Amino acid sequence: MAGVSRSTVSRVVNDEPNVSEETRAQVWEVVHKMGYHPNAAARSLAGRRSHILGIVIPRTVNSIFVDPFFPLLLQGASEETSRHGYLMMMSMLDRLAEQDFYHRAVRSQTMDGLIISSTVLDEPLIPLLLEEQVPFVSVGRLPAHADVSYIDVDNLHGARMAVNHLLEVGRQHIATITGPLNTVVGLDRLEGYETALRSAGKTIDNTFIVEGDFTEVGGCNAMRRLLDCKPDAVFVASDLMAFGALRALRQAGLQVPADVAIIGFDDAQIATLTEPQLTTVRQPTFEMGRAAVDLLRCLVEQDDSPPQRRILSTELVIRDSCGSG
Amino acid sequence: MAGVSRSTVSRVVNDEPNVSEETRAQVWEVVHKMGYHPNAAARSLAGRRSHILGIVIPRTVNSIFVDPFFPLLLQGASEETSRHGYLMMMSMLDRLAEQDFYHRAVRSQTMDGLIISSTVLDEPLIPLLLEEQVPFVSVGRLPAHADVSYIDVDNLHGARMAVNHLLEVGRQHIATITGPLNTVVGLDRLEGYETALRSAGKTIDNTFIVEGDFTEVGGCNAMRRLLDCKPDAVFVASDLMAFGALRALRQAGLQVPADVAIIGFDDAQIATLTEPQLTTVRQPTFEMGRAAVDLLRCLVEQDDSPPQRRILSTELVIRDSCGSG
DNA sequence: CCAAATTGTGAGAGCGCTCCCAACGCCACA
DNA sequence: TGTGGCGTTGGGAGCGCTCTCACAATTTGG
Repeated sequence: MAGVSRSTVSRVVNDEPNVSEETRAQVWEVVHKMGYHPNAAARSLAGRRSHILGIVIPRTVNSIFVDPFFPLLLQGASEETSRHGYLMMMSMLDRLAEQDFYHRAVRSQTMDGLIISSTVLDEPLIPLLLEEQVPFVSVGRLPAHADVSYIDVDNLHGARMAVNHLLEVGRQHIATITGPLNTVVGLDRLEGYETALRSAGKTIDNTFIVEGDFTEVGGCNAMRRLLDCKPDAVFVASDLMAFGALRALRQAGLQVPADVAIIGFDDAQIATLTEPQLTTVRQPTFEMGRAAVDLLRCLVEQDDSPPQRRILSTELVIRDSCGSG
Repeated sequence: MAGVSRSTVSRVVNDEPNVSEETRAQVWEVVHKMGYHPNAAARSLAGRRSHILGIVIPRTVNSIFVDPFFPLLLQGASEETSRHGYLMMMSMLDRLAEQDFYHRAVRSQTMDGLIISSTVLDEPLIPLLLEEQVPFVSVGRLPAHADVSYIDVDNLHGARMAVNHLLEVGRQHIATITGPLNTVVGLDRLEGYETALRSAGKTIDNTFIVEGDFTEVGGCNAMRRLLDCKPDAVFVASDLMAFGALRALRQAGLQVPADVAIIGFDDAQIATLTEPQLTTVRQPTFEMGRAAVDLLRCLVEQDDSPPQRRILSTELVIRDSCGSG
């Protein structure tokens, strides 16, 4: 109201049409000169949009963060978020804090939408969000719920590529260290392993399948248990576990890839720091974060938008841990 | 206004005094039954408090997150934040996004306060925040600015302990791989190294000091450069760099700790995954996150609160990479 | 050349809370 | 019985925006 008019300023600041270039420029000038900046709370209140997106990182046990997956996802999400004028709210929740968070953050409409990156099959937050009609997208598909937007990578295909590669370099006894089998991603990669073996006319031997937990120590322990079966190759469902498996093999006096070929999943930075460097399946973690934000923005900005899904592809990265056949 | 009264509800929901137990209970009952939840935006607007704290993570180059420092800090901060009814907004900024973020998030009063975890000496955000009187605390001391609240660990003492340990196990030619020397933490740890050597009556040899960048690759390269000087011990300013240094030594055919003793800093998870396991200086990263939130809450909740500082202590963790003298 | 359509602008009513102040009992004291 | 104090409650005025609408200014078409 100071420089020129009043609700016109709103139009200018929000880049709305129906303002003459002249007034527009004039308003901008005054705005800059006065150092004016719109108050976010008032904006949210009047416009029923906070321009804040939330991302929920599961925090089971301690330090999920040793695995670089979530940091990278966060980074991708964060970048895309701020590119589009949104802000990102993060919450790392344990089960206890979940209810509390849900009420404080979601029902109070602090956020316009949510990214859920819990990969657990029965994430308790999902039914609540569905019921409350809160826009959200899941990182990782949710077989239990149709009509949920999600992004995912093609875990099945990736795992199949990995096992096929092992077969191509002439390995016969291929074991696997899986992710936690209460997660979709763990299950999918296992299924890819089994599919590849069956397609090659092999039978599945359950003693060749050991469940891991996506940690280094878990991978190491799983590998130790596999040692009895004397596999000549192991498909490990994450690079961090592969790192652990490598440790177990070294301690057992076995050579990689001479005695045992190892293939990982993720193409995390750690894959290049092992000796030998890890052959692995690359998943575009950073892009997953961006894609999740993209889908969420659709949901938030047009409220009749149907659930969407986006599957990113995986890619075989050949290094030194599988030999060359 | 529905069940019983009206602005009394505000008092009840906000746990204010001067409400009889009777009405209080009655209001709560109605609130729960109706599934009422206060709107955050309206609250922020009327109460000029958003109950959102921001944390700024520097995002130089790609993937700062390979180092588990920030994830852990984030975790600590996140936990303390939600314990006190706040929400946490995260932003990973590159230099370009900084100005933009500053305007959108800070000046619009989306957040009550900020945690800055940039360790760079001349962080450009600081003067802006100071001028605007935005409450903030820094993770890592800020020698250029008095009157700024910060939390830090005793890097000087930690580094001295590390070098003293090396001296105690009988090492004579102690080199160091430093952090980036445009960061306070890099400088402080270097100063600790120098102080310890001087106290032991040794002279500082500049060829024994190589600057690293807190990455694995940086540590590896720095170690290679040190090889010419034939040190029998290296104080490495972070565990991740120590991991790299170990790789360089292995490739050079040197034994740890027989030929060269290595001591790290952080006590990150990776310190237990190397061979030999890393002797290191533990810093309580998670607690730093919590402490930062604590200080920030003081600043935010009582506006006359003077700047405070909190120094957390470090601790020597002896494993296998230094031998036993 | 006047009515109708098309722009640009301003006024006003909320958005859903918190805060301040006035009003209401009720007890205690004079 | 009168008056001051205290604990409790309700009313009202904003917080700083956006949105809808109506009105003025300008252009268009028959």
